[in-house]
Amino acid sequence: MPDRPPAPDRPPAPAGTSRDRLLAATVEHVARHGLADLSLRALADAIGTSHRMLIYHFGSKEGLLAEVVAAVEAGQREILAGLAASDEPAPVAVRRFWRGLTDPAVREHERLFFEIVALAIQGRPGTERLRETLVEPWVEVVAADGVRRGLPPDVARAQARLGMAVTRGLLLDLLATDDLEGVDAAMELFLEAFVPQD
Amino acid sequence: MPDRPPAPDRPPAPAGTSRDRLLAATVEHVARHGLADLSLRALADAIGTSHRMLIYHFGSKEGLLAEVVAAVEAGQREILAGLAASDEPAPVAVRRFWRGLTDPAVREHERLFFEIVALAIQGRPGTERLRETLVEPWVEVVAADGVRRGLPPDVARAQARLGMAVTRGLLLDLLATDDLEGVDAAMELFLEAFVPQD
DNA sequence: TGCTAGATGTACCACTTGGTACAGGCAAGG
DNA sequence: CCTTGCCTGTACCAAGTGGTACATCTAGCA
Repeated sequence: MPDRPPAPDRPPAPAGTSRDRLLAATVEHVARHGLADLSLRALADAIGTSHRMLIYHFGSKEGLLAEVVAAVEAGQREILAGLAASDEPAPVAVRRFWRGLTDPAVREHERLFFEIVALAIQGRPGTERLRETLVEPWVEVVAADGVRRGLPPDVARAQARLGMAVTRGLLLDLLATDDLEGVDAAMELFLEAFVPQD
Repeated sequence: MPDRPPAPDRPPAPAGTSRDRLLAATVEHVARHGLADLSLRALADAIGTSHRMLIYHFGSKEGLLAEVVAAVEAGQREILAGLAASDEPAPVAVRRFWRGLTDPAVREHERLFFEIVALAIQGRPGTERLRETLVEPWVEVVAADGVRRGLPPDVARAQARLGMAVTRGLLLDLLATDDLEGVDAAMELFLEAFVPQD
């Protein structure tokens, strides 16, 4: 048996630690460098393995990207679960999230969202249900909080979606211009109008 | 004289019609297909020329991309000049712009902004002064209108920037999820809060 | 001990990439 | 006529791409 473990089927391998390590390293690398010019060899060098291993574990480049998408989605679900479980009201969470973006590392990590959207726009595999997996859950959770604060459900939904868009639009602005002050002033305006102080 | 016209200098060529045609076709192609997997050969085939011609006119792939960026910037400046000259108030313009996005062609074209931001984040040549060329002028024009309507200058600026972010954030959302209704409801909420009906 | 299955390294493949060399073509102008 | 500049097609190159073949290593278990 020369190549992949069993053969033509692909049980995601024993999901062993080796594979997981590679996937995590890949996600981090993509967050930091994007996937515009990503090649398996360059990636392998950067994360300390061989391109052979990436093919072995993930079958192909497409396969690897699909798993990166899945991993990011899983991470988002986890965050969301925590947010839904905690009794911290959404406004506080939103403000805290935004303040966190002053940390370049966090900002870098948020780039993953844009990378995945780019993949989705191209119609890459693993990105078909982006709305169901990445957008809708967020809207759901934040809207639920809005309803709890007395908003009509449809308004709460629209407001949640608007909040997402503002955050990502300003984040994009920040990534492009690196002008934290200007972007922050704009966010403050939005928060004043839509997110009650406490 | 084997390759490029004079030799090591590069006067952008006589800016002849041939070159312009290629550039325009390239911009359109990028708007439609993105530049994630763009290759000179595929591009040349798509716009009906040879990859040789692209190298001849633009020197290199980087050179071509830089000119695409410049072309989009020029287009934006033109739009802005019209907007600044007309007596149409910004709120009306913003609403009209957003309504226009129901047209998929317009939406496609707006993708150019994200493609350029992606280039900028990668630090590609021609994108260094993105803030000065693409963001600041918009903010300037819209903020000026805000001041004319009686807003304090700093508030007007922040509001203009927020408007840009909302538009682009929701546009990204729209590109990713294709859920026009949901996105539209969110935009309506923003418009109600920040953009006086008339 | 030997066997087996997952993991890994080396070498290779066909193909595509951006870029170049060179040989023209085609109009304008002397 | 012939020259001169812009333009264009063909052929090529070295480098890098994703992916494969095959040999090997290593641990767990009998």
